[in-house]
Amino acid sequence: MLDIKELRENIDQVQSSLLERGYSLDVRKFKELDAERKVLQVNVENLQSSRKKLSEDFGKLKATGEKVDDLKDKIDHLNKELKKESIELDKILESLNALLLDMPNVPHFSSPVGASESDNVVIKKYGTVDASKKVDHLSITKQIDTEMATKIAGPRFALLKGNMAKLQRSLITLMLETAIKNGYEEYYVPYMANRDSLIGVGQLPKFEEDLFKTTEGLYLIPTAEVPLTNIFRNTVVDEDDLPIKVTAHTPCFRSEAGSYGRDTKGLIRQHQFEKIELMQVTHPSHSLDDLDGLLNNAKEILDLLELPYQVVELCTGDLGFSSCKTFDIEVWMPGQSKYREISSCSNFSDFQARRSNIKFKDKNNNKSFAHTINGSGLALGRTLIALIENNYDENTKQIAIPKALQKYFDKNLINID
RNA sequence: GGAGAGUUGGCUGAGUGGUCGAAAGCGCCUCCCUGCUAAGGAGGUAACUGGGUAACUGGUUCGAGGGUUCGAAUCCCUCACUCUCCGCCA
Repeated sequence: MLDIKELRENIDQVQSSLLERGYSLDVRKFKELDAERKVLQVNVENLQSSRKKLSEDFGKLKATGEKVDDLKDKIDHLNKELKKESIELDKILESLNALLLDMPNVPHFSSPVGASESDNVVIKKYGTVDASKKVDHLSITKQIDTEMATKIAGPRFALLKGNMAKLQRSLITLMLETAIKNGYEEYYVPYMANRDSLIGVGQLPKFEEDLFKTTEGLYLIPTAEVPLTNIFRNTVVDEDDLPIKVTAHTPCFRSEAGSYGRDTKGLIRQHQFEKIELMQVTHPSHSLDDLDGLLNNAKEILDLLELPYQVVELCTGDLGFSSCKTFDIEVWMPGQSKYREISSCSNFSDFQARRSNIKFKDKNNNKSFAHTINGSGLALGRTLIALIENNYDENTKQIAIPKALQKYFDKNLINID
């Protein structure tokens, strides 16, 4: 949510910033609504004030036993007027709020301007790509079974067995242990969340169709960002405690509505996948630096796994709804001969904090909205693909396990039968 | 699932229709007193928000929402959460 005061004062500037990310703000509508709001609100508050005074008089008259009929008529009349005006005001406030909830975050001035994915900027490449490797993970091992999963649940699900299930589990441990080492506190969280929680992070009301909803009205979480961020909803933290770093491993559920035909084979795009999420509540003056730190925490995993990757900065047109600045980490996937997103690290500035009411207080007890940042560290399914495809030796039919992972997997090779 | 109790300011906790944004205590802040400290004394101390350049001035908020009433922390209804007992269960 954007600051309504900022909108009142600098609406043209906000409009042009939002245009950079492809959102056209209806300035006239906003100005009209806010002007109406002002008139109605002042009016309603004046009426409330009069009623308060008259009701007090009423009490006094009654106490002295005088006649109150005339005064009652007067108050009744006033109440009628008040009710009418209040309803009008509520309507305007609701429209104003709906407009505010619909507006995406303003891109940070440092985000590269661009219209789409193709304008994203590659910041740096790491590791060496072995272009001779081209084998797809599904053809390497039968222990990733999407057909069996289709029987059980449907398309866009997967079943891992034996070594693959264990490999994923060891990756989870490696990632969580690394996060903990880097100062994140581990959480176990609900995998379902209520509406308020999803509005808080910016997922609702706009992107309902991307979510799975239960018959009880709860939503399956599309990312651990939802529960982790909502830990802090409606709270005030101490400035001295910032940044607060939290992490969780959860499954993520996404309907993938609108992605029919895309990435239909293998683990790349699933209704359910595992992810380790890194999340921080940070000071507004440090959130950019902290985002760099968080990005490094995610990169560290790829370094530990010795996988080739690149860091890409998203252009304004490709930014997520709540984000003002995002770096994607893309890992090399031999099966596709492409870099694919494996982590997305974003700064939400105070956008989520406003929606979720997350504040910090300074020494003088002054409260301000905090900043929130988060990123994957990492998405498990895609890590599994990258690991298998990059480390598979066609001649020996073996997958090499990187050194850092051996501690958790307790083998240095997987033999494919 | 059944029965009962509760939800008030940073905390504890009073408050059953108007003088209640709310007693008292604790905590915190300022000042006084005492050589320092402790003790003691006086005063202050909720949040959110509108209008206004400002001084200032209005509104809302006692778990949430609705209702009764001229007027609701207080009465009624619905919901959420917490606690106790019973049942069930990993």
